[in-house]
Amino acid sequence: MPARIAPTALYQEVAERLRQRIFAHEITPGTWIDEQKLADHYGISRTPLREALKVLASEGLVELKPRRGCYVTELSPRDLDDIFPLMALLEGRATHEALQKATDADIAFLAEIHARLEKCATENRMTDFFEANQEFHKKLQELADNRWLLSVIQDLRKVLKLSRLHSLSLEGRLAQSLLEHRDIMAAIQVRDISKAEKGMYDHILAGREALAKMRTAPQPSN
Amino acid sequence: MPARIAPTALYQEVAERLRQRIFAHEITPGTWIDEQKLADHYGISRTPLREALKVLASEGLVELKPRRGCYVTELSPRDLDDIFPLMALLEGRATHEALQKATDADIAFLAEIHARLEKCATENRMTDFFEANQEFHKKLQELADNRWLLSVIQDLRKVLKLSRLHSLSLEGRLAQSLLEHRDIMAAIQVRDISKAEKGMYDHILAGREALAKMRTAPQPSN
DNA sequence: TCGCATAATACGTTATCCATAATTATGAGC
DNA sequence: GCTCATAATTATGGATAACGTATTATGCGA
Repeated sequence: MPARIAPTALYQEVAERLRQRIFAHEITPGTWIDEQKLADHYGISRTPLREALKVLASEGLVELKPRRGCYVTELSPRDLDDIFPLMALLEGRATHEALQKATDADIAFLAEIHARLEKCATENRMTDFFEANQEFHKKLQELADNRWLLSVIQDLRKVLKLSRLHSLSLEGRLAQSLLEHRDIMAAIQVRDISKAEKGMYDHILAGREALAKMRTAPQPSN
Repeated sequence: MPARIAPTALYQEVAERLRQRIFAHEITPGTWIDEQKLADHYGISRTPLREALKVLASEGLVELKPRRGCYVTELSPRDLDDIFPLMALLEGRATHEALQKATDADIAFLAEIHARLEKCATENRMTDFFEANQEFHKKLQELADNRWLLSVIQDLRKVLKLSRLHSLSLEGRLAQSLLEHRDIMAAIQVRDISKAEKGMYDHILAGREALAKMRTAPQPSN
């Protein structure tokens, strides 16, 4: 008895599970997805699975090659170079729109999250820092209250998760990341929109550069 | 005997046909899509149709309400206000990246298209102007050579097509649009990236404003 | 070893059926 | 006559089996 609260369709649930497996690199980029086998594995028929794959395909997580099946998307360094500036632009814009609409209470709430960020950094609690960081960005996007902007950002964020390096990139630059966040938060507090926007833009781009630097040392796959 | 070169899947073809029908407002926003009826109409089974609908849903052209069926997306003025600045940002960025990568030959080719634009404007040939305009934007995006940026722009462009006013917006401001294009082209010719980017940004936003103004007069639906 | 015919595999699609949820119609009770 | 609960209807979401066909793998002969 699943006793689901949310009666989401099966294909959506399967899509979500696949997403998680792809993000966790349980299914590595480039690998072929056997429809029948996967359907059997989940104990479902091919129909909802195929629908789920179409959803993932439009998110860019997998690629559907006609008559040749479904493959998990592989991100090249080139793709990262293409995506990061785009993300920087979009997250910058989200910050812009968020600050336009934010009440003082909203800003206070952001400050709260930022305080947690500071605390986690001091205590060197990586996981919590990571989480608070995500929450900060998420809250900003929520304040921007632009569903189109939001969906674009979220889609690209999903794609970035294909790169296993991504989540690691923060670790090496926790201190630096904190400084950048501090700048952004300061700009937000004085409601300097363009400064906050630029701060976010630079913050995201810095993430890309950190990632580029570590590409020589920890080579994950062959 | 279709003798297709590209053996696109049926669900893709159906998706494309539906797109065209939605763009042409043959199926108006808000209307419910009867799966069985549509499948019968195209002489296909429900399976590929449902897959097609999932693709359209992730493009934002239709909305899938769980257990309640599929509805063509309705754009509110609010949505337009959300999307246009985003498009402006993205097309601006595309112009930026295009100009970074463009050879002199590429710029010459853009100039050619622009010349056609000028000519069509002088002769007041609306349809051709419209087409050349599209080609100009398309060429820029192609030069940007960033598949992620491209796909985001194209998706949003599709969504904008839901608004029947959109294509009309050019008509009323053909002269103004030409002037803006002239500015952009000039910046491109001297390779002034930031000026070209800003020119494109303003150009798109001007489209939104023109559209807002005409909303009082030609009210299409109730 | 290479080229080509054959077999195997799996995708894309059809058709049919079913359970469930949403909608509408119906009818009892006040 | 109106409200509310129940029943009938309808459509979605999913399962299953089957089939044509394009792709890939295999094997045979030259």
